[in-house]
Amino acid sequence: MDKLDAMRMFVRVVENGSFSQTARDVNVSQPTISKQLAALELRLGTQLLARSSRALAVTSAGQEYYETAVRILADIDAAEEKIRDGQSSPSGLVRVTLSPAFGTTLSAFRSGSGNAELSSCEILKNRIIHIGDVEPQETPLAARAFDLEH
Amino acid sequence: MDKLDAMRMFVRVVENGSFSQTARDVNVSQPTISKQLAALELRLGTQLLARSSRALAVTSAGQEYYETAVRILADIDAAEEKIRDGQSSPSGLVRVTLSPAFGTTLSAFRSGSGNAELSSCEILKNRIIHIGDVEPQETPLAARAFDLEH
DNA sequence: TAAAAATACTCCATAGGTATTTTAT
DNA sequence: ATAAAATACCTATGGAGTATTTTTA
Repeated sequence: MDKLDAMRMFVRVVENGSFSQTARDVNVSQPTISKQLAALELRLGTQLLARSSRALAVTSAGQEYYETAVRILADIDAAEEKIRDGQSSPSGLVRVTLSPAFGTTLSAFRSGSGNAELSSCEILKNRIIHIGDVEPQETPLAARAFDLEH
Repeated sequence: MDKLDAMRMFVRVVENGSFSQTARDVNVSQPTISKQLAALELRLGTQLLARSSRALAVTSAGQEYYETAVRILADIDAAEEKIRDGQSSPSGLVRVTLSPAFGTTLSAFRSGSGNAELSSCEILKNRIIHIGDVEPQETPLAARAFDLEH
């Protein structure tokens, strides 16, 4: 099992609230999702999801894992993307992954704590964040975006 | 290829300065290291190591990837360790986070006001759970409810 | 020539698919 | 009756091993 792929699957399952829907999204079969998730839970020794044939619920451990998974995946993606085109200084549109459970619409305004010059930030329904006037910074933007939550 | 395992291998290779030595460390064959690293570089589209039969040199991209890899692996290990030990111990205030996607109806009744303790709580629809005098907690109620079933 | 990385090949474990069953609405 | 998750079973890809070759201090 590829652990990162499993994490990605889990994140989508939580956001969709469905194995079948996720299977369609990712173009794999439903049993694949079933087995990957079961294997992930086995590996962690913890149940992440409470299943029934009609509904899914995220356990407390699952909720916690979901949050760290989102953060870590964003971190990895940012890092590898940077390596791939040998670039730095992200600006403009940044994609983030955000659970609908955390609020579909969120507006945060900030007047630069630290060195970041984040002036305004919106998370829209389509999960695209728009950042105006971002200074080049060391921290991956995706991670930074999540800092705004609290 | 398991991407996380590949990252771990890469980190050890950088630290050892040798494929063979790493192979001995991790108890795998030397060709395994060779192939995993080659696959990782292919995936990233970047050369991470400059090889010769006698010495290894880390490229600048490799150095950068090494640093992020160390950070990310530590992050993941900490997160998963926490989950494994079941340290998602509920404490503090009750905060209900319920995804609309799950479509569960939840109603909670509080006996007191402000930070008062939850005296009773029901989750309606297919499951009725009754909680009397629960400890203050941070865990999402939906998850909690399923936990209580067993 | 000695030690390390790459290559060639072989094998098997496992990830994924299809078909089916179970369960709940 | 419908839709979703689990299970059974099968197949094939690719990951790991052994053996060998190539390369350079």
